[in-house]
Amino acid sequence: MKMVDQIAAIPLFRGLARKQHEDLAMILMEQVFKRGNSIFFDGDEASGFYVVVSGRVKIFKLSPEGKEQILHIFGPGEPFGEVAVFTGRRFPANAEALEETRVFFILRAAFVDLVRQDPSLALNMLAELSMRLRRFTLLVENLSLKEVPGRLAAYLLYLSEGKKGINEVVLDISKNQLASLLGTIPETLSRILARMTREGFIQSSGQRQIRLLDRQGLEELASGERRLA
Amino acid sequence: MKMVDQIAAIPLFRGLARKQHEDLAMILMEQVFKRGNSIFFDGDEASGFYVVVSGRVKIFKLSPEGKEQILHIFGPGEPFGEVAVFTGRRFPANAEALEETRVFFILRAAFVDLVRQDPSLALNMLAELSMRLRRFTLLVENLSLKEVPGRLAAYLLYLSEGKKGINEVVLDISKNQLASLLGTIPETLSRILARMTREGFIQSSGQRQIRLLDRQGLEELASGERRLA
DNA sequence: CGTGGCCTTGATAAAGTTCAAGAGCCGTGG
DNA sequence: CCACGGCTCTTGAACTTTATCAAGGCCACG
Repeated sequence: MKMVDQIAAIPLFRGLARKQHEDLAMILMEQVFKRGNSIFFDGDEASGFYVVVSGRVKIFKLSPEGKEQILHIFGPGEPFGEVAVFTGRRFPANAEALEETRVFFILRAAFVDLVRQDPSLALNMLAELSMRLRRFTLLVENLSLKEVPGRLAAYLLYLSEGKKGINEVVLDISKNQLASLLGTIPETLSRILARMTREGFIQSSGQRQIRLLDRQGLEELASGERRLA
Repeated sequence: MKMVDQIAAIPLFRGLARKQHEDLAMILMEQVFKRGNSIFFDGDEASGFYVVVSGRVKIFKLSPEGKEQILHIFGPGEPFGEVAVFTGRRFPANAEALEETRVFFILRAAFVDLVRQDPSLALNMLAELSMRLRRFTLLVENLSLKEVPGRLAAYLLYLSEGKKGINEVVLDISKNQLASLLGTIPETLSRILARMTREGFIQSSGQRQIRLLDRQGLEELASGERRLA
């Protein structure tokens, strides 16, 4: 695919004039990262930001003892690292490729110029950051107000969203990574999956396939109305 | 003070032309809330957003069992509720006045028009939202990767920031509210303050005065290098 | 066929919450 | 001016949830 078309396909750049897409094509650079490679580190100086073209990227924090908390997982079309464009100049967390990943890198100054020129780009970015804040609100709510079974139930329901009738979900990340996303450790996650299975909420086949046997029950777990025995 | 001057004093509106400040003065409405009054609820339809003129506002989530997690506390000059302007149309959390509070309320459509016209307003808002995301990153890090003593130590150091030489901090909120901000409950906070006192990190006089006796030690607690006995 | 990553399970320990009771403080109204 | 009621804060004991440490199974890949 031609680069301009790839750019036009990115939601952040939707509604821009062809001319602007061409400008972007001039100022951005393409990079490829292999699975497990770091894209940037918490505290690094940021000279620009990224957009995922293909593959997936996790954004995460590390504790001194090495525990990891995943903040986001971004896929194709999603920007990351933009926070450092508008404040602080340093990345507030780490970024690493979860699989072979292609990204566009866009220099700060060039991008800010574009934002200044084009209100719809500004509004797109505002929408993106607002969405991000909304998700963070949920993450904080989960971490602080729900126990691990509730967080897991919420995640399973989230995975099955929009799939009416189909109660089979496929985890899109390893259980280790899922534990880190849910703010716990693999052992705890494993035990809770076992309990949910024992109590008839779910049934799993293979490492990543989970059948939701009791959606309603899961919703009650997620909202805190019910708890595991 | 005249309204236009009050508007000009708000960081979000810095760099705008006088004309724009006058436009804003036309479209915004002033409201007053008493201590403890709700400004909006999680899930409410949002027709606009707010800026604190005087007083303070807490933004928080509630669990079904009634536990509260404070997400932000905003003071004079700070906008809140903007997330609903750019996505989703509903407020993602609750807002309540911590004391007698005056706010400006700005309608969504009018504000979006202004953003469209003025790139520097857009950039100011982008900076604001980015800062907000950065703070959330810290909040998640604290909740997930630090234990309560570490969070408390970090908060005390935060309060004393910029005050070189002065090791006396004054809590700006009640201990109940502080517990909610740190993602715990008053009992736990109370116990940890007692332990910190016993171990010589701090000393308190009155309900809200705390003297930091061992800044270095607190920093080690905050970063996880050290733990309470 | 062996090695390493991922996942599971058990025993133990730590951190935090819940429940209960009581002390201190403040503003209101008698 | 004092007493009452309410709120905040503290402390103790029991309990719950989660993490830690240790070991073993499974599977894919070289």
